[in-house]
Amino acid sequence: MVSDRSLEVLRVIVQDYVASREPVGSKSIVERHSFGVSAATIRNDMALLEEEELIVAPHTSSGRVPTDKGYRVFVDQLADLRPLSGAQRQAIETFLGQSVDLDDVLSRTVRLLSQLTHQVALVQYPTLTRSRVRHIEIVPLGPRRLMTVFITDGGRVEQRLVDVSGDVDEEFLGELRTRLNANLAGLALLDAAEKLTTIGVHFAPERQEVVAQIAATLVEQTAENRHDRLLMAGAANLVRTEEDFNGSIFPVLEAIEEQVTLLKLFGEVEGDHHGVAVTIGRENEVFGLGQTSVLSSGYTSSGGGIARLGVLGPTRMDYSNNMAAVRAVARYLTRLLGED
Amino acid sequence: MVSDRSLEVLRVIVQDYVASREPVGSKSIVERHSFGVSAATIRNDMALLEEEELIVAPHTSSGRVPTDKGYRVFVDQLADLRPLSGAQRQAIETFLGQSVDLDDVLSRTVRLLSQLTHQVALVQYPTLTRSRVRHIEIVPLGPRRLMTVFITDGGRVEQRLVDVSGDVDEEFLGELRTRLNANLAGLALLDAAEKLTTIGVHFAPERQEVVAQIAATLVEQTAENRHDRLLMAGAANLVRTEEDFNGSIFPVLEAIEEQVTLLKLFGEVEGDHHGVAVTIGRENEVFGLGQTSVLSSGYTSSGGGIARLGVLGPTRMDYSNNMAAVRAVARYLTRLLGED
DNA sequence: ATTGGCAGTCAGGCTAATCGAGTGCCAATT
DNA sequence: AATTGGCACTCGATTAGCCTGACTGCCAAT
Repeated sequence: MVSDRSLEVLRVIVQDYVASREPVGSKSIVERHSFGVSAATIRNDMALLEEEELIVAPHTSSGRVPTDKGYRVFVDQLADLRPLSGAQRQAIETFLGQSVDLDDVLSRTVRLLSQLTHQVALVQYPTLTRSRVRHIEIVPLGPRRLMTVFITDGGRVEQRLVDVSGDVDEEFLGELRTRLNANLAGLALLDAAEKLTTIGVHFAPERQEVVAQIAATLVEQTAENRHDRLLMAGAANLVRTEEDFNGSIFPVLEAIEEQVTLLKLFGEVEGDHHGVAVTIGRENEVFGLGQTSVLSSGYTSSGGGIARLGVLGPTRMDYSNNMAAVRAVARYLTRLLGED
Repeated sequence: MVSDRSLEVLRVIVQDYVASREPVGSKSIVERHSFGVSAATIRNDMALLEEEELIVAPHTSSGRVPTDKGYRVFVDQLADLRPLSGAQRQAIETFLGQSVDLDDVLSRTVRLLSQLTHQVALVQYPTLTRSRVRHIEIVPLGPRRLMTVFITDGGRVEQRLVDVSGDVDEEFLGELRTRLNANLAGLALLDAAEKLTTIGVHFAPERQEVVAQIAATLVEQTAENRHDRLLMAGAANLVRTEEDFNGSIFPVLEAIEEQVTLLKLFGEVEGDHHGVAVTIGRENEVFGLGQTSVLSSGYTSSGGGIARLGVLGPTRMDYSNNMAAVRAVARYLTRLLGED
């Protein structure tokens, strides 16, 4: 059985190892912490922890380092989520407060998060699910090429190129534009999509095909929730912690440049939408990130959009501080985007 | 004086060093290339090149590597811009051809360029200078918070949050929206900005302040040319070439995450807008990129937008291939965006 | 101008020796 | 049963010394 003191030993092993990157031995533990017992006793505890596979000795005769499982126990049972320092809170407010639009907010958020944690930060764009159609614009770019622009009442803007099979003149476009806006403005996205399928009936037969093509694009845009985009910042931090990755950070950098990977990662997180979810080491193996941990939390925006943000770094990271930062930023962002 | 053969020697030194990352010695030169002279002769030539500071010996008794100046001469006089392989051309067409909007085009472009060159790729968003106003939308987000959306005939979309000092009702917004579009649609951005300063006269005195605030935001948006944004891809390639950076790539990664730095870098490039500009090593010192080379070329889009794209990597890179790739992609992109 | 020969230099790699942090185990103690 | 001090042992990391091999620079000969 793992005693209380053993767990305390695990805690200090995690803390010291995170701080120093050196395997920690029984002697240094009794030196740096007041357990009131001798090194030999600590050794016995460590033997227990090793049996439980919470720590491991990299070499026959050297200190111990936490295993993935050890970090897991630390995160679940031992990490104290101390609130951020005043300076940090201050930084969040002043840095995010001056944003001018959604892109700006998210771009500031991701940079902020990376600075607070000294890790790679990720912010996912929120979904549009509950938004309504505000305005639809159609812009001719060429004889048979248009751009459709889709504005929601949440202030989100979607644009899309569309090549059509027939010529379009300005008069026709004007009518289409008017009709689209008259029929769709104010509708929820799902309803708008449905209505779009019948928009063709108002036009002459020879226009049907073109109208159908445009309508199809707009339908795509209502479905397009931008859930497939995210921002990243702080890749340089990976280099700083390069030694924590067995050899090369190349596969890690490659994996995180592939947005699809990260989106899947965010997508598979389960449990509490708020609150900070943590996946550790091999738990991320399938994403090619078997040596990294990911901390993430959900946030919401006024349009009903939900998404995640978080940080990614070596399993050897300061979980307490980083979890607190992720939580604080997610909360602040929710507050900022909910103001309406 | 630097003879013709000496220059040839410089060329093979650059080529061999780029290929092998080993300082190249006189013996290996005569082995691998048919100069028809002996190693001792090559040594004499190398002594000349060293005197001109085109090459340097890292250690007293070892082969030579090119200096920044050596690369410069290579790029200016010796690099043969062989056209891309068929497969590469094919890749450009198929990969960029399926883009759906500007964001998509540029995001594909930057990834493509990074794959073609195995370096970090950069693509700057084009300016709007010659565009005209297509449509202006104003979306209420809260009692005193609006979003302005600005659509140009080039299909560009600009959005901006604005907090106003007085309440706005939907009726007023409707009028403002109508008036803005009636007055501004079709105008060049500069003219629109001018007209915006007088838009207030149509409204009741108590509305003046709010209208002025909105107008000011729109004026900003006309000036906002998005010239301050760029995309990056292929950071993982920096790690691959880490050994080419004296020690750590950390400062490099830091510098390139700071978009402002890169934009300045692009901004200072002079000379031919088309054609490939190259800055080498210490020429980039002021940007914290003293150990990297940057290849870039301008491209244009139908709206009259101009911008640059390029790649960044260690001075030890395959200039011939990369310059060809940058040129080809810039040309293709110009063609793609010019289609209107 | 070119060449072959030769002495000199020095980085990198290899081996051996040493050091020391840390462990596991055991008998003694509380 | 838990804790402790002692002790032999292990093994990674560091250091020093040696050797090798790839080059160069120079010089005299062609």
